[in-house]
Amino acid sequence: MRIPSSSSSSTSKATPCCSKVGIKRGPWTPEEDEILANFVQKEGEGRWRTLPKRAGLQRCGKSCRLRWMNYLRPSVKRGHIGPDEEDLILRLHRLLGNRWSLIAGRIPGRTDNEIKNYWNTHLSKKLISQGIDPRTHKPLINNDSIPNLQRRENSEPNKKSNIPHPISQASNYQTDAAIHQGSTGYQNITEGNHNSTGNDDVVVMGMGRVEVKHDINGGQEDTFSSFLDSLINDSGVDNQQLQDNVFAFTSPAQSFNPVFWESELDQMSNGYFRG
DNA sequence: AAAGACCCCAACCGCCGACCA
DNA sequence: ATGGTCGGCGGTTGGGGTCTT
Repeated sequence: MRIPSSSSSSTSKATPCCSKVGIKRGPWTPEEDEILANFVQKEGEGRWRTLPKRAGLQRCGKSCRLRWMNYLRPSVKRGHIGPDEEDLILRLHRLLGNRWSLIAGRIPGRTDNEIKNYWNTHLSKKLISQGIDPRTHKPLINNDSIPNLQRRENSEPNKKSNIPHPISQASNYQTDAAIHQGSTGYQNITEGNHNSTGNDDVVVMGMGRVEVKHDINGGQEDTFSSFLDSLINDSGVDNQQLQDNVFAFTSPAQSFNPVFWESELDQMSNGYFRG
């Protein structure tokens, strides 16, 4: 938890909405939660910047959005992450890297923040204990790296990882583009365009970002969702074989071969949610 | 029982792309 | 074409709880 402080946010780098004097920070009170929940349920999500004023909250819009998305939303599932969910997170992370939002989009009721926290506090350590590098899902070679990964204090603070996920390393943009190109049914998804044929609104962003905006009413899976379902099903694929192929992407972008994904997909069967 | 070490996770930060005037 | 605003993302922090010595 952060220290509720108005002065600490008054840096030149602070985002405007959070640097205003009089904006409350830190943990939310039950009263604030109630105000926010009632307001969003009544008025709907969106217009976060102006929401605090309209709702009568002394918070910045970002803080309101985060609180709603990660805690107050009725669809948020609280509590222990089960073995099935854990396995799914591992599979998705192996394929997608630290794309927590995308991973969360495939796990009903879980938020990106929750999955990110769970990964950092549980799964990464679990993989390390199994001799697997949690960043690459590749077997750890140098034992010296183990203690450095186990303790946050031993890693360089305030620095982003220099070792990207192997898939991302091949260039995020090319990866996503290749994913779409390399699977039937995705040729209609182009960068910057929305595919709204299903109830999920799939948006392929620039810089390789892929966002899946869910229809809270649920419904038919769109093609991208189906594609992800097939990706996370590797029951017909040897894990080591998959890893070996994924790690073939560690060389520059031109080594990324979308044909690989097609062949892998062909081998994948028995959808996770279907089974 | 006390103190220090360690862990968890809610919340914040900085950045990015989309959108709009 | 440009600049401002907004929503959303991943990375990071640090207070408080728990564990260990």
